[in-house]
Amino acid sequence: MRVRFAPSPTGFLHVGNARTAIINYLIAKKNNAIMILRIEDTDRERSSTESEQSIMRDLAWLGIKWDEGPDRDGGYGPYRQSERLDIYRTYTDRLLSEKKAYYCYCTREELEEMKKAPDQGAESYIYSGKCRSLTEKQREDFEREGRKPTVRFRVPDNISLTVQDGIKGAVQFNTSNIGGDFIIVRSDGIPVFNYIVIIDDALMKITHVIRGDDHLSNTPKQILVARSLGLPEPEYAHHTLILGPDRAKLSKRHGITSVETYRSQGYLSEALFNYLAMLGWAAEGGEEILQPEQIMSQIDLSKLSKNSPIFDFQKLKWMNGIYIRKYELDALTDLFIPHIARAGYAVETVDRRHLENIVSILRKYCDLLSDIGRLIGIFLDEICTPDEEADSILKTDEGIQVARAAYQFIQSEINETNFFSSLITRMPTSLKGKSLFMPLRAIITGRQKGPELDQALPLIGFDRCKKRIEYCYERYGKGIP
RNA sequence: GUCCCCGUCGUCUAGGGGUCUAGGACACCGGGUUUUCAUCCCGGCAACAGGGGUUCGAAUCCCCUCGGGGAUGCCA
Repeated sequence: MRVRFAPSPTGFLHVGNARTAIINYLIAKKNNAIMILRIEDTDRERSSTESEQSIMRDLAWLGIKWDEGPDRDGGYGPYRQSERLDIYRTYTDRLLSEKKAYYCYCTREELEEMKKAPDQGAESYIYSGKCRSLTEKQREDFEREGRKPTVRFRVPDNISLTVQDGIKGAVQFNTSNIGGDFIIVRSDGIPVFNYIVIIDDALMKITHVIRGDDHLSNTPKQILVARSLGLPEPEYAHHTLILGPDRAKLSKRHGITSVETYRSQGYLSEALFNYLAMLGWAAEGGEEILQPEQIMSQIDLSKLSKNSPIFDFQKLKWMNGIYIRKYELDALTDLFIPHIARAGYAVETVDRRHLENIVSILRKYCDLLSDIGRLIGIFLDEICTPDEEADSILKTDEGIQVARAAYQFIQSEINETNFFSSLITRMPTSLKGKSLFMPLRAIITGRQKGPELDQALPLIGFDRCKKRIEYCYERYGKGIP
């Protein structure tokens, strides 16, 4: 068994494509098969090597490993369509000489005109077949005019075709309504996707084509090409496309669609992989969080839902939080580091052990790695300027009282080794419970919400606590006696 | 328009003629733990698109309607 993921390098890796890649990868691994990465870059205008590289990087980040591809020769290369033009040419010559394809000299403008013809509903236009049987003379005349022809595939009339689809089941088509003779080679000599995809699949010995169902209606065209060339037909499985909340194909306006952005926003590859891999079906026991191996053992093309899922950003976020909480601490700390740095902290100067302790507390508050940026100040800032909530509590009588008590206390009676337990248990004030704790929290952390004080205090350290207490004393505790 | 695919809680889904007063998860709401918040635990709300068949019996099978998506490119 050989499968392939065949992106066109016209931009970043979209989560929808990532899902296709993941499904291919999982099915391949499950069956001990070969997975091929093929770059479909025949759209010269839009393809770029940067895009190709970013797609490969994103796939690797997701943990998808391909066995053959532009960077890994497996004997079936080249793996970029732009490097296979000679191969396609021989097939085109054959189709042409066998009259299964023909040159079409209609210009784009003429085609546009034909579409406007009154008897054609604009949307129901089918190429008339005008150039189907040009005489040698007519051809020469067009050539003399300097027209560059396209090559069209001659679609036979009224033949019914059944695609045996691994997800959709048997899907029937009739050649009379697949849109007429389609172009297989552009006027600049570059062949188009619908034509060469089947050649590559055959030459690369692809046995199973697993792709989005936006390709389903193209499949009969590809099968027609295969048959006229005597090429083998792979088995097909067309999965549904991911939709946005408005049920339109997922796009940028719905939210983040690029894998790269998910990464930079602090999503873990494991979580994105898990979410995307489980979209469209469910594990037998209903589990949601699964290792790739577990998904692999349970996933099956026939289990994939036939209706299109709506991308649930909230659920992905929830899943990411789950992964952050269960991740191995050492590795998680590494993942957090760039996000801490990005928030403006000299994280490299922080003692590793200390950092891990901080992470082990803050991870509970993070759904995204980037969430740590607005929390870690509690531990690393010298002063935590009270936010609005903290400010209002510190302005109350209780707040003022606590600020004073803490100030007196830290000036004399406590030191670095006992401060955290003392601060909590032996504060010289009659206040207790919430009325003691909330102001104290506000003084130390500058906010009313956050980690448990008895855990946070030792990590914040005596010096910082002292500074923060002094700061709040100056700001709230002084003044009116 | 035409062709193709698809309709179970708001969302992802389980279910494949009786075991369905339709199960799980996210979200939401309530409660517990946490002297805060988050985490964690417990509970609740919430769906078979509509209409016809078939059948003793339909969420499950068939048809129609409606709704959604895709294709219809010298894009992939």
